[in-house]
Amino acid sequence: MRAVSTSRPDQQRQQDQLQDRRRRPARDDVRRALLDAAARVFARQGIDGASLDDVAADAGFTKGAVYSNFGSKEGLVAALAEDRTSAYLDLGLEAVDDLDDTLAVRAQVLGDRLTAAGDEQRDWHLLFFELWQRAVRSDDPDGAFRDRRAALHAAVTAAMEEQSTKAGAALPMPASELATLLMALSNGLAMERMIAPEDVPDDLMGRVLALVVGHGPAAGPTDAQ
Amino acid sequence: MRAVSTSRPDQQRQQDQLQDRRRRPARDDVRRALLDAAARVFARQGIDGASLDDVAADAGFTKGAVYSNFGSKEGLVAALAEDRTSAYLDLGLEAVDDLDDTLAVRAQVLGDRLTAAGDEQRDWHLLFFELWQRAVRSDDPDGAFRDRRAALHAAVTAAMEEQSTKAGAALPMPASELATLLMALSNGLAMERMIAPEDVPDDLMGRVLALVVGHGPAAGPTDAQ
DNA sequence: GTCAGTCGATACTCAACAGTATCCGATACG
DNA sequence: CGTATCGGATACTGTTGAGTATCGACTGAC
Repeated sequence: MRAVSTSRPDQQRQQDQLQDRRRRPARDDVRRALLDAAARVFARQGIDGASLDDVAADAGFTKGAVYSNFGSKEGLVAALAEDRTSAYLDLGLEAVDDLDDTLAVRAQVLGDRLTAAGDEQRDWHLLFFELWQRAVRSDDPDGAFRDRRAALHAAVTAAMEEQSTKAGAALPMPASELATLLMALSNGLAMERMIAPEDVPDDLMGRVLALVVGHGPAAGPTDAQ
Repeated sequence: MRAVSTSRPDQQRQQDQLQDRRRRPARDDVRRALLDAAARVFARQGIDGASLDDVAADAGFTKGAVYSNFGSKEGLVAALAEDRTSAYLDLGLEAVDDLDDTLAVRAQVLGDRLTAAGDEQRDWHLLFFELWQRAVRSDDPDGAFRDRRAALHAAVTAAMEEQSTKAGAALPMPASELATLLMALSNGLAMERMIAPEDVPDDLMGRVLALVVGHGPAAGPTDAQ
C-alpha cells in the first residue's frame, strides 16, 4: 500500500496516489488534480509565466492530460476561473450568513473573517487579481469572470438588505453601493496587506465596516432616533 | 497601422518626428520615448505578453535601442516602475494639498479627484497593478516598488495629520491607518470600476471617505443624520 | 477473453522572443 | 576636414513553450 517511488515515472506515482497501483485514475480526479495544480502554479508563477509542463508536472501528469481535458491553455484558465470564482462567492456568502447581532457588530465580524480568509488564501487571491486583469483587458462583456463577479455582487447586495431588515436599522447608503464598497475594501486591503502587512492591522477592515454601517442616516449604534 | 508613410523604415520616421530628418535624436529623448511606449504597450498587453520588439516599434525604434538604454527587459521594467511610481505619488499628494474646508468636505473632494484620476489613467492603473503583482511575488523587500509605496504611505500619513490639525478635528483612527484605508479604497474601487462601472457611482469614494472622517471619536463635525 | 474506444504519455513541429554580435552612420572633437 | 566614439539598426542564435500526431495501455462491454 505504500507508494514506493524509486524511479517510476510520474504518472504511475500519481496513479498510486489517486487509486490503487496501475489503475487509471478516473477522469474527474485527473481534472480536479490538474485544476488544483493550475491554481497553485499559476498563483506562484503567474499565468503567463507558467508553462503547461509545469502545471501538469505539479499534478503528476504530462501536458497530454491537459490537452485531453481542457483543449488549450486558454481552456484551462477558463475552467479555473469558473471553478475558483464559485468558491470565492461561497466563501463571501458564508461569511455574511448566520450572524445574529447588531449591524455594526456583524460588520466587524465580517471584516475580520474576510481579512483572515485573505491571509489564508494569499495564493488564490493573487490568482484572482490576475483573472481580474484578464477580464478587464479582454473587454468581452460575457466572460465567466464578469458573470461570476456580478452574481457575487447581487448576492452580497441581497444579504445586506436582509441583514438591514432583520436588524431594523437603515443602511447609510443603498445596499448595492455597500456591496461594492465591501468588495473593493476587501480587495484593496488584501493588496496592501500583501505588500506591507505592518500597515494593515488585523481588525482594520472590521472597524471601518462597523464605522460605515453604524453611521446610518436613521439609526446609529448609540443614537437611535 | 501604417500612416501615410510609404516604405521608409521606422527609425527614419522617428527621426523626422523628433528632430530634422536624418538627425540622431538625443539620448534622453530616446529613453523617454521608449519608457512612454513601454507604459502604453505593457498596460495594453501585459508585461509578459508584450515583446521588446512591440515596445520598440511603438516608440519608432528597434530592439537595439532598448538594449542600449536599459540592458534587458527586466531593466526596462525597473526603470518604468521607478519613473511611473513617482508620477503616481505626485498625483496623490497634489490631490491632498491646498484644500481648505472641513475635514469631511476635503475627504469628499479628495475622493472625487482620485476617482477621476483613476478613470483617466486606466491604462496606467492596469500597469500599476501588474507592478504590484511582481513586487509581491518577488519577495525582495528592497524593490523600487515597495520603496515607492512606503514613501507614498508616509507622505499620505503626514498629510492626514496636518489636515487634521489644521481643521482642529480628531481623526477616527490613527493617521497611518487612514492612509492605508485611503490607498486600499482607491485601488479597490478603481478595480471595481474597471470591471463594472455601473456598480461604482462617481461620488461613492468621496461619500465613504467623508463618512469615515466625519465620524471622529472626539469631534464629528455635526454628525450626519 | 476479446475487442473497441478512450485517455494520457511521448516525441515531435513551429513560432516567438530574449539576448548577442556586428555593422554603419551620425556626432563630436582634434 | 579627418578620425574616434557612440548609439541604434540588423542579422543571427538558442531556448522555450504552445500545440499536434501518434502510440500504447487501461477500461468496460459483450
